[in-house]
Amino acid sequence: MTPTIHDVARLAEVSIKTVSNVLNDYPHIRPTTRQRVLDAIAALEYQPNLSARGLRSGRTGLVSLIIPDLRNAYFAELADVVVREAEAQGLSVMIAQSNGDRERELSLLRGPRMQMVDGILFSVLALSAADNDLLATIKTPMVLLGERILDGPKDHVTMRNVEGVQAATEHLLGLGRRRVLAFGADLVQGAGSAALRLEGYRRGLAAVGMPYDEDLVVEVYGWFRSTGADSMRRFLDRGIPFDGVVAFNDLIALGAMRVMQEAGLRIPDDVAVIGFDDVDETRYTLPTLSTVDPAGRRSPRSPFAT
Amino acid sequence: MTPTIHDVARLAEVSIKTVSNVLNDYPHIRPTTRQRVLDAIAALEYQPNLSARGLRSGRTGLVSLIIPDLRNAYFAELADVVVREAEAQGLSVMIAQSNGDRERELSLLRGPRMQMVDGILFSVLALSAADNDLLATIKTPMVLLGERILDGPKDHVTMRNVEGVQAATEHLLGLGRRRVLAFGADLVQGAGSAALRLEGYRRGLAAVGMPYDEDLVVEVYGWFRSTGADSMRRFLDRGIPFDGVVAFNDLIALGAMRVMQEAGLRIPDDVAVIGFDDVDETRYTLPTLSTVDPAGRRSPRSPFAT
DNA sequence: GTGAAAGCGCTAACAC
DNA sequence: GTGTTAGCGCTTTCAC
Repeated sequence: MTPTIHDVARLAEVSIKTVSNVLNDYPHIRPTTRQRVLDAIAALEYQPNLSARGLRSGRTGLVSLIIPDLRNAYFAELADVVVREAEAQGLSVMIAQSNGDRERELSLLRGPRMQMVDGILFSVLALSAADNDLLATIKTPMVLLGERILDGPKDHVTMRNVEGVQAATEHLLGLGRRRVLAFGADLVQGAGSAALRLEGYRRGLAAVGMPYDEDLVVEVYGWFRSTGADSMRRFLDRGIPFDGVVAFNDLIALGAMRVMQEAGLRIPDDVAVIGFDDVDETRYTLPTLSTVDPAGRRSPRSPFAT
Repeated sequence: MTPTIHDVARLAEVSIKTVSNVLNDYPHIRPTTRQRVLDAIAALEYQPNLSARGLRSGRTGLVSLIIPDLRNAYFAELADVVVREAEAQGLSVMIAQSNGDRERELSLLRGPRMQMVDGILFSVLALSAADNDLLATIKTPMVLLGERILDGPKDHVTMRNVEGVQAATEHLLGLGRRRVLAFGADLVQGAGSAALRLEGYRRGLAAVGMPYDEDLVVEVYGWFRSTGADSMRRFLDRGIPFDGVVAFNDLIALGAMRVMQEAGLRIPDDVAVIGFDDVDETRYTLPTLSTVDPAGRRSPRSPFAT
């Protein structure tokens, strides 16, 4: 059998309380006693039973991260950061995928697993402010990620959506582009990232006195490479002239770039493109995709290539 | 307080044993009794305490996935599949990152967290067959992923490395290419994926009677976009002519493609490129990167584009 | 078919 | 400064 604190206590000739004290480094222990315990722990290769500890203390050292989908580079990079940081704090991360599905988001939140973690990081995609009452119900500490719910009963972390896209828009306009697409709008969705980024686009236009033209607002439902490609394909069919693209995330920018290039458009000569999120991949496409790092995580990008 | 089985038992006017029986759907329960219990559970919104269950039963319903790094699309997609499948089985996945670091791989394996999970999926990067003794030590059920350790004390899952790269090599040779690079060799590493894939390359050459030329074997240490780009940059400096690239994974292929394109090489006209892993991104680069799906997961790719 | 009771391994009052 | 003891909420023999 795997050893327990009782075995350690017996070998060290102390009580289990003392062993527990050592494990939880309670300050007032005689150094020699502590050492005896430490030796016994080492000799037995004792490891605490985390289930028991969790049951007794109520804390499990587990954190849950709920994201739509790890295939999406944005969320994979988010998960990477969360795991890295959690591990540095001695926590472990459980990852659950919602697929952006409302029912799944709900069932994950309500499931017994969420009741066993010390905290939840929830990247909301389907739930909305209409579900605030339900969110208020959940007792486990929770932080919301993203912009779907900004006025909810929980703390949330968001990014400078408006400012980021505004800067991107102004950048393209500053390069002399006159017909710049807002690529990634989602008029159905109402609030959320798409709306905020569209607002950034509008402000960018306004900042240089450029009129807002609905023809240049392209909707993309679901922000993946594939949906970006599809939307651009449909937009090109409409034959509306344009010379710049402010994409509301990197993946749809990459999908769109691919379609434009296939259609014979030269980037950045014919069309300047800028993305959003600063996903790794943008550094290795041809041409490099300029992108906005809304978190200011890394050193400045190489000079704009679009 | 959150309700326990005792509360449920009291409300349903049964003993806790009966509640437990219902929860674990023990067959021999009178339907009316079961219904009373179910009603009480619903009324109280009872949820089982998973820490207690874990302590008592020894099974936690948690599985641990150890991978080098979620930023790497290959591992992100692997994690996606694992999480998806685990959730379908009612399990949750803890993800830990090793960064391919030996010490970290060791400490993760030996840490108390691994003792609380029902199983470990370990994508080995740094440990090797020399560590077999240590692996044998670990009691938690474990499956090794990848090719670092093939003869170890644990089951392992691998893919058709040799066959996949051989097919890729033959494909390029079949297109009439005569100087095809083996891109991604790692002569230092000894065994592992790189060696297997190099073997596939050799067999591909042999299959069509083409001699093996060491000049065409390009080493890439660490399979990322950046290392692929670096290695290709150095190789181009050497001025050795070539007209095809069999890359040992998609990321280094993408990094290399970018460098070749910058250098003015046209793909596929001047150089045909094929990757390995079938990462999503390969569908959206320009040109599309042909790649080998060693697992045969998806429907056939669109016709070779390189 | 259901109940009583023990105990998984740990933490934390509470004594001394 | 250390020991005793009582549970945390559950599963599971063993009776009945």
